[in-house]
Amino acid sequence: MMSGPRVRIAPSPTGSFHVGSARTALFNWLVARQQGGTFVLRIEDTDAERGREDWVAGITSALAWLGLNWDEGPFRQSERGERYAEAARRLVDSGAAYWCACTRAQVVERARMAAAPGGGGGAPPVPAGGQVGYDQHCRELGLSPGEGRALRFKIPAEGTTLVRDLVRGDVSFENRAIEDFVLLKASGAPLFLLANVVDDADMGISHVIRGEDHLPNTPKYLLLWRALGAGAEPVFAHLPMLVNAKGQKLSKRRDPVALESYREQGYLADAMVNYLALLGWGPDGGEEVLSRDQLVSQFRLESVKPSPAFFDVVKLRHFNGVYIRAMTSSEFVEAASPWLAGGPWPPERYDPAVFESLAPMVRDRVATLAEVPAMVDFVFLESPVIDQGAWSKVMLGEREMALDILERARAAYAGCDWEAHTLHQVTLRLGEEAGCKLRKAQAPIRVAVTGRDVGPPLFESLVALGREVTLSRLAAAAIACGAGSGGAGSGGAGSGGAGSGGAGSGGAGSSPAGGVQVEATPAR
RNA sequence: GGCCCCAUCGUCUAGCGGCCUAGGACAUCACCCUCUCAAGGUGGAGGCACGGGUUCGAAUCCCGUUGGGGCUACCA
Repeated sequence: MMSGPRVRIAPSPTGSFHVGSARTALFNWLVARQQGGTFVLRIEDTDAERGREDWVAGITSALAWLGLNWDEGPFRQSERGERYAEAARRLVDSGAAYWCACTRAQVVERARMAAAPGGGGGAPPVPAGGQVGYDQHCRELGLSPGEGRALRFKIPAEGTTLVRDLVRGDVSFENRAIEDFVLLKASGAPLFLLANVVDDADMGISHVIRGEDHLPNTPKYLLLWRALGAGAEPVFAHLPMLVNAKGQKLSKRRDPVALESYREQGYLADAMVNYLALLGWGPDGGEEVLSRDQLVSQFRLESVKPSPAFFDVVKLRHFNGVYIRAMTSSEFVEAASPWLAGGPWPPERYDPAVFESLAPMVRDRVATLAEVPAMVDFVFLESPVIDQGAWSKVMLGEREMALDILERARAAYAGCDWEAHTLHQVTLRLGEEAGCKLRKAQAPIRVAVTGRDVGPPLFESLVALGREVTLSRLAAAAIACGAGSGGAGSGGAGSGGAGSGGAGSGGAGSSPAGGVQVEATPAR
């Protein structure tokens, strides 16, 4: 009875979930979903020293966030010690493994002696320049198990081991270049390969889809698999590494690889999944923006490219913007709510209804959810955060004009209908009277009211803000501008907030791209 | 050092012997649209690492060179 492929993601809980692991998980998941297979989650926590419980939770929550649901597991290697011990016994009994009493120091020392001028020929399997492989010292000693003795796998002295890989084709390895690796530590604890192979065999894994860094392990995997008599061998697919701008494998130490941090920066799971799918694989048609269903139906393991792929946050960001813009207004409001809850304004000043009125316009202007607060902070802060660059350019660069516009706006806005279309018309007219186009006329008003020269459409913003606050901010800006100094700091540019009496702490907001802001509130 | 992998615009890729004066996407530049910023539209610049073969014909096949990367633990 044939059933679909059985694949797995087998992360080790030694740190936050890595984007590379996410990509591997995704490719496995796609294969499973596409062919009615089974996606197994296995936690490789054999190393008690390093494993941490939080990291396990991090793995499951990351997969859940991405929507890569698993069908079986999570299995824990730490709970399967019996299986590894049993496999080890069989290997000893069949002569496929032997006990070794060598310490690392002894192995290194012997290698040094052998390398020395006088130390003649008998070349160990992996002679060495810098790195030292095991010299098979205990291989034929017939040692019995005991204190300080590790169990090693006996690699065949002759022949080659062929790895058939869906991505790379056939790759062959000379057996004599493979060292007798350790299966069981002296403590009795199983090591990666033993646990990995035993589990894959026990769990009936049919396709081993993992990072290319595992390719050199594969001949050992195969030899072990055969020694265990595990049956039909799995098919391999070694995915290209995800690299940084310098072409190096993404590393926890030097690169931003924590999936969680992308989530916190306001990247969407769907966008991440879509982008990740494009690393090492390309869709048939030209269209790169693909839904999960489309990815599932179009993905082909056979067409994965073998060369490394640069994890480009800039392109990820573009995809994120596409996915954000594709949301309905209410979806956007919901998705943005965590970022709004943590906005730079006092919680009591936040009004969801006001945000909703601006939501569609904000949604079309951000590429990540983390950019949302800076788009609307002016409405919820008592006084706007003044962007110095914008202030100098608009208010100081053309002071006469700015003061004129501000004055005219105060007068015109005092009596007109407080509605976007009307404000648009009124501002257009006031600009004409001042001798400038709307483009020019809206600038000082925008900076006076929002503190910035970028943001949602002005007139809708004014409506959201309300007439009173708008008028007082225009007045305050006129004073600050007339006083001649920069908007912030001196002059009381931010005496705005007519509404609430309490001088809320208008905490410093997150910065929009390219501008130094100064908190406009005179005192805290 | 040894073993292994990789090589098309800056980046991700399409291309699997002639359809290629190499296509798309991101980024970039210009213009258009426009109340700012985005988004959108139009256009531009930009690539087959190098050298040998094989072939009537090579980005595509083979070999070499160079360059990059991975592994080389009683980590995973």
